[in-house]
Order: sequence, then C-alpha cells, then structure tokens
Amino acid sequence: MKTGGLTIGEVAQRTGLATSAIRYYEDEGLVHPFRTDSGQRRFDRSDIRRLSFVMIAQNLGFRISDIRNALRSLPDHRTPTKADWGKLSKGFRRDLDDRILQMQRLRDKLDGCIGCGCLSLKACKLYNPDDAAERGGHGPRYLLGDSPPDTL
Amino acid sequence: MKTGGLTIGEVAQRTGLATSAIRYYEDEGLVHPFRTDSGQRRFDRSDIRRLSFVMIAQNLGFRISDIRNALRSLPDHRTPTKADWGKLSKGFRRDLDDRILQMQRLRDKLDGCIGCGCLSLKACKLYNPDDAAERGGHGPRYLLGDSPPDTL
DNA sequence: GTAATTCTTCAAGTATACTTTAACTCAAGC
DNA sequence: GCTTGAGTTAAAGTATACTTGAAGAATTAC
Repeated sequence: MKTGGLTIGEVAQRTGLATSAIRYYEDEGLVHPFRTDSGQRRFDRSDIRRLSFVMIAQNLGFRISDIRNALRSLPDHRTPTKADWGKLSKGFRRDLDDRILQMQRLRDKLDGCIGCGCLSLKACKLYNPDDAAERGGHGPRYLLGDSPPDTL
Repeated sequence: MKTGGLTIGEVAQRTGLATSAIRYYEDEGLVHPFRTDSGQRRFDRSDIRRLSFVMIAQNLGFRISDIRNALRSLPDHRTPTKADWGKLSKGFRRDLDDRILQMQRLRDKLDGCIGCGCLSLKACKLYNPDDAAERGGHGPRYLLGDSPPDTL
C-alpha cells in the first residue's frame, strides 16, 4: 500500500540522512509526513527538498529552531511553489549575508588585533554585546571589551 | 598571597566569562593557570588574551578541539610573543577564509537552487561529500547529491 | 505461507559545552 | 580572630542534535 508517498527509507536513501534523523526532524516540526492506514510515514517528493534545505542550513550553523522558523514560510501540506521557495530563500539569504559580513569584519579585525598580538578588545571593538546576543549563548556572556588595553 | 597572578574571579570579570566556564576551559586544556601553595588558580595576564581568542573562535563556530589545536602554537608557560600570536593568527585566518569562501559559494548556489525552487542537488552540486566531512558531523552523513533532478 | 526486511514507538545513550549544587577550604576585611 | 566572600573539587544537571536498542507490527520477496 504505497499509494503516493515515499517511505522513510526511500527518503533516507535520497537525502543521505539516517531514518532516525528524519523521525527526529518530524518531532521537531521540520517535516510533516502523512500516515498510511497502518501508521507508516509517507513523504511527499517535496519533503526531500525540505530536508535538503534543513541539511544545508544545519551545515551552515543554523539551529533547528532557526530552520523551523525559516520553513514556516512554506506550506505544510501543499507542495511548495516556486514562489514559496523564493520567499524562504530571500529570508535565508539575508541571514547568510549577515553571517558572511560578520565573519569578514572579524577576520579583518583579527588581522589588526590578533595579528599584532594586542587583542585589546576595548580599543579594537572586535566584539560588541550585540554580536554575542545574536548567537544566543546560554548565559549572559557579554564577551569581550571591559578591560583597557593595558590590562592585556 | 596574590604574588603575581590574577584570581579566577578577576579573569572572569575581565573576560565576561563565568568562573565555571574558565575552569572547564582549563580541564579542556585551553588555559594552564598555575597554583598557589593552597591550591588556588592564578592566571597570567596573557591568559586573558588566550581566553579572548577562545571566545572569538567559539563565536565563529569553532569547536573546543579546534581551538585547543590552534592554541598549540602558543607557548604554555611563557607569555606569548608577538611572533607567537602572529603564527596562530595565520592558521586561524586560513580557516576563517575557508569558511567565508564556503559560505559565499553556498550562498551563490542557493540563489540558483533554492531561489529557483529546483534544489536538485546532483545537478547543482551545491554540496559535495568533502564539505560534509569537513564539519565532521556525528554519523557518516554524505549530505546531498545522490538523487537525479527529477526525483526532487 | 513464511521468512526477511522495513517500519513503528519509546526510552535510554552519546557528544559538546557548559552550569548548578554540595560540602568544604582559603583569604580578606573589620 | 572571626565572619564573609571567594576559591576548590566532584558529581549531577541542561540544552541541542541526534543514535541506539528493544520489542513488536507491517510489508515485501520468494
């Protein structure tokens, strides 16, 4: 009774994900497979695209909550249109651009700070609290920048 | 008996790290404070620089093992010289450049793949096994790219 | 029809990066 | 000199992202 959908094994093969990971992603609300009468999952072809996106975003360091959020712009039980994906892509690109910019900025600062051995961050402003907040670490770590250059 | 070193609390204040994090970093071999006769940690001023580096690298997504590895180029019980830091910086910069490049490449691909809604990764070669291996996920996930375009 | 796969759920385990708690010692201020 | 704040260890707890294992049901292959 495989009328219409892909089994979890087929999706695993096509994406390279473990079946356990796919089940986990369902638990986390990243995919919404339907069920056969006997309770087995059946996936839409478009779910492969969804999961591909998940893997790409994961690889770039985005967390599952971020990804779930991005995927909200896609319809849950309808095959996403080109326009749906375009919308998601736009938001994702913005995040990516931000990250790239941040990294480049840091790299350039590092040339000046670590490169010269000073690493005196108040002077360098290598970091500011906003950067820290973005990544959302566990504690309220304000990272660097409260000691004058001569303390380093 | 505070002859010479900073206490863990002072280091915590200057870096913004929790004392528990600093102790954890010592366990992980990222800093090597000496001890007073009574067993309390005393840090070198240069350890603040070390810890700053740890925080920066962490923020950029590097793992502690990577960071420990990078810090190997610094001397453990001597204040690092400008040359020491320069050496570390060079290796770090290379990694950073790699990451930035990878992200830019992916971003550009995304414009073509997700943007158009195809996301057919074999055709796009958005990902290849090498990229996956780099990040070193838990399982042997080869990510994307074994399904022909029409399966998506 | 039956044996081998593949699927199911649920609970527990793993790795990373820490924090929290408990019980205790040390150091500093008054 | 004694209280208080800061430091110490060891073990357990937390969050994220999964994997592994057990026991059973469904599907497929012959």
